[in-house]
Amino acid sequence: MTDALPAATPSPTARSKARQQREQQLLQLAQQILQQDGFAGLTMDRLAALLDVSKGTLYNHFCSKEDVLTALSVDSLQRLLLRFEQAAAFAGHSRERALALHHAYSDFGAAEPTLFLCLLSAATPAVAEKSSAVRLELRQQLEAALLAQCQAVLAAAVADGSLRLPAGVAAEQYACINWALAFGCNALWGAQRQPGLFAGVQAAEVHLCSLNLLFDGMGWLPLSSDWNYQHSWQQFSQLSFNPASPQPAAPGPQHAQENA
Amino acid sequence: MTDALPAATPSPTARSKARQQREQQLLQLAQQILQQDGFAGLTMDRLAALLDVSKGTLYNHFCSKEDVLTALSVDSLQRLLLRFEQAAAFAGHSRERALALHHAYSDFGAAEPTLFLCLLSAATPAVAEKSSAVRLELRQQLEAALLAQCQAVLAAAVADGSLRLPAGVAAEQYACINWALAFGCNALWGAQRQPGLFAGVQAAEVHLCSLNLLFDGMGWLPLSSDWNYQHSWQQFSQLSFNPASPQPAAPGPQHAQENA
DNA sequence: ACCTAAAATGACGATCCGTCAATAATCTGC
DNA sequence: GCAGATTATTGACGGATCGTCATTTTAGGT
Repeated sequence: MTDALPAATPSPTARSKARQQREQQLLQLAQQILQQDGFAGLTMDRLAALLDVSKGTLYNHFCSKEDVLTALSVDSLQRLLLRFEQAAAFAGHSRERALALHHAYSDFGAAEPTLFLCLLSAATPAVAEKSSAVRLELRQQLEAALLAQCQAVLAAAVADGSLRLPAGVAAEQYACINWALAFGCNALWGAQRQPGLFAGVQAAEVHLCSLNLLFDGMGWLPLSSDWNYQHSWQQFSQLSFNPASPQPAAPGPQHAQENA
Repeated sequence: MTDALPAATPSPTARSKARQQREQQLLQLAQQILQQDGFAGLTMDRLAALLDVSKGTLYNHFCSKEDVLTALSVDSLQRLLLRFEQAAAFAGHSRERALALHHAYSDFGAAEPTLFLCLLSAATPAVAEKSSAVRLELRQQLEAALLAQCQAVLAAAVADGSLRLPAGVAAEQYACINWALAFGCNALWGAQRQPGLFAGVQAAEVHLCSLNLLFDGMGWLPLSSDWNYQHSWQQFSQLSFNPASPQPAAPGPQHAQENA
């Protein structure tokens, strides 16, 4: 797909600031349309009209309609990263911090179902095929950053002796497993399928249960028989993400590597 | 969405037989288009032209373009169910049979990446929103049947004493956890994201590893320290699904694809 | 051989995407 | 301040595709 982002601006002039501000408005509005009228209700004309902007201006920000979805997914990942950073700083032992990461993910899916669906949709080839290369790369970088947070917790656990890796298994593999399980849980209990399948199965309950099983299988100390992780989980909910600073700085568009 | 399926025909007359046959042709062709030209290449006009059929006829089978995707996902689930039934009949202990189910899922994703992506896409609201209610219900029934297979294996394991459920935990919850992990693994290592994230991490390796951890965490005997599950996994690959009869219920003249 | 109900046709209206030449706004150097 | 240059904005337009419907064709029943 062609590139709609006109070269990452190195010096944040007033112009590019206004640009970013408008882009944030557009994304916020797009999200609003999505959760009001569903995916079918999101059209470029409507998005433009709602912000009193011409359609051509839209295409200065996004190279296609699908690019808007990818942009929303990037925005979601940025918010998720903030939550992850906060969760990784939880004052507790390593297994609790890992649990805190999972909680952050799960809580995000519950708090922002629309954005989580964007995350899913943006992984669909129909969307990725028509998104700008720069944005796709940005998404990948954010995913890598998130995964790095997971690996950091694992590495700390290995370092302090509460987790032992079997021979021939890297921390990266464990991180992948965690990611897959979390992704699966959130996708299956996301906003979608209100009635269907898995009805009568409490999401949070199963989520914590599955993590206890997995971590016990890893031999991650303290085992679930020796620690009340349900209590930890509830703690996370209480001191849950405080949305005081939704956009802490927005320090430039990550300087996205000058398109190739 | 309105209903495009004109009342389930109770008596399979020649007419309804021809109908189903044509529908199979359409689905097969749609799949072919998908894997050749991606999701963007699938248009109703093109699908109609490729089978020398008018567009109106298409809409006798599918109520929308998205309905075609849902139909493909239903077809995928039917194939998956066949694999599950075969896997559940594996001659081994219960934990091996559970592993066989996971292998069937994983192998299907690897063998039919296009169909697996359909499964993902059809779960997207943009698709579900515009699919026929009958087909959506059919999909849900198939999912329920698949989940029932998982629960059956779990129940058998509990019955023969190789698995003990903690107090207050139903077999259904364990089935959900399995499903979530399998879904996550397959989605993250599906056809998508060739380069990105998780590169350098072998899919099958991680998949088996994660299952060993999870099942060990469940205390499902024999533990991975007492049994060579890698060997079991390879066995599944060998006697893997034999595609001798792709459409078992295809009576009458073969009449396969006349058009090129 | 005729009648009737179901299926197929393909032209048509409508929607929406993405573009582009013309216009307006903003910045820069003097 | 001002003139020229650079960048952003506009909105009408072409093109593609979706889904419909009145009409025609086919096939089962007697």
